[in-house]
Amino acid sequence: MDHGEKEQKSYHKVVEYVNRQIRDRKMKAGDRLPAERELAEELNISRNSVREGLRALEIIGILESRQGSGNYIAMNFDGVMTGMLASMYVLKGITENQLTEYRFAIEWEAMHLAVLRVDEEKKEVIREAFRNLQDAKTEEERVRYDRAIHQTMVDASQNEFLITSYRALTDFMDGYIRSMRRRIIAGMQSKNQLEETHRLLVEGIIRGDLATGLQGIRGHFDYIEQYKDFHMEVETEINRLPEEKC
Amino acid sequence: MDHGEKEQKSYHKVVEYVNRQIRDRKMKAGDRLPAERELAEELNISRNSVREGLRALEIIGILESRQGSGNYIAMNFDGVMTGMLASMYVLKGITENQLTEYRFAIEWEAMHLAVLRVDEEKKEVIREAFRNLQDAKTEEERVRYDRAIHQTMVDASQNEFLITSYRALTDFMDGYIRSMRRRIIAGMQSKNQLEETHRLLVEGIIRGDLATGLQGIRGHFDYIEQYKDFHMEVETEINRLPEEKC
DNA sequence: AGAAATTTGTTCGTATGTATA
DNA sequence: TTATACATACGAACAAATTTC
Repeated sequence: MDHGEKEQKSYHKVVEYVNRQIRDRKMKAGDRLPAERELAEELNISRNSVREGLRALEIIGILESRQGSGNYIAMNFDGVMTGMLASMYVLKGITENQLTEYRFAIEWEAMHLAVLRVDEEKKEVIREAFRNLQDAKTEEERVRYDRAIHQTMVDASQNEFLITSYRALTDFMDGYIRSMRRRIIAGMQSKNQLEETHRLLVEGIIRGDLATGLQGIRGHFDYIEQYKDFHMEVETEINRLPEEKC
Repeated sequence: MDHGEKEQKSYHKVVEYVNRQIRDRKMKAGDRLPAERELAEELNISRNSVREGLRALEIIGILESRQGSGNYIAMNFDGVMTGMLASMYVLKGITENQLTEYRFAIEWEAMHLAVLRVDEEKKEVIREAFRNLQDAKTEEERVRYDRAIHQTMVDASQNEFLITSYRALTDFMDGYIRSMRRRIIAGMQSKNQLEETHRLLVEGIIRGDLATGLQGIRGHFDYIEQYKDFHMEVETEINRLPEEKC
């Protein structure tokens, strides 16, 4: 029976200990934790229990274990997020449609922020990716530079949550359902259409023109099956708002 | 030396084993894993190593361990996401501004989907939350029903990624920076303003009117400092598009 | 209801590979 | 090179919770 008193499992003490150290700013990225034996003594648990807790923290990217050296605070969140998306995808029976909706949500907001915060360096990166996309000869290349453009745009938003979420999402898409991006790109009726879509997106970023950038994103997602019909319908409704004021 | 041959750590075998079982649909949520001793024998590692791997999987929400019973496939992703947001927040020095931007991205997209997919049950839930908000007397209550309205709206989107991300985000906000939601709500210049904002949001959902729903969301976020100024500026630019057609 | 079997939770001891001064 | 500190890994044992008979 559970009496309400928290009789936490031993390894939880480790997780809490580390989280507390981080939250209270006593440890930061790169810092080394006490040795496992010391932790075991301090927390009054066995070394094996300490290790179970440390292993969990390593998996979720907060820790990095180096044999012979020690356990260090780290920030490797991308992989975990990707893994979680993958598990959710299978276990919760999520559709590709939902992935696309999530991706759109991130890109839409990222574009708003990117036009305000993009710096010259990012502009050059995105310019070059676009040039490469134009010169791309194989589908393989097109996939790569398509991805680079979108990722750079999100990076330019300078919002760590958007960036990490987006990276995890695309990593998962490329890894688990690799066919998806291929199908999307192959679905473009011509190379020119793909370029036109990205031209708007890139121009929006470089000229700081939000409307053009959003047009590019909308165009890109309009090609994705099913979602296309839905979003066109939505946008007309949004745009009707100001008309009433005319 | 590392010879390039991957001499992975022992516990990785467990993580890979479980992930493979899930990916190949050999196991689904609720299923029980082989006993730890059996796994140890099958994977040719010690039980301690098996446990390290299992612990990691438990922490990231894929597993649930029950003493005396076994290890079961689970789907407890919310807590992990929350923890990761918390770690990112501290370790990457993320601002409240970025949290708000992320939250807005989710709500904005969720509203688009919610008006299309909301069912009668969710409508009733959101109606009642709104009534409770109107009758709320303490700030405590207002915080609770404010949260219920927004959460129900996101739930109505029926997108698991949006739902999980949003829940993690609000859990984190309430837990770590509890002052935030309070400040936002207290920032509303009057109770009426708070209600008017939510009235639009709720009406949009119930009547399936996207424009009204989006107005509600925009209104809500417009009160959040700094982001407010930015977003008003943005919206005028968006809304200028159709005007040109007039 | 109760006893036995099963399974996870936890600990200790020991041996080995690795990094560092 | 050597010595020390540290993580990695294994096996055995017992405790505690659950399931099974």
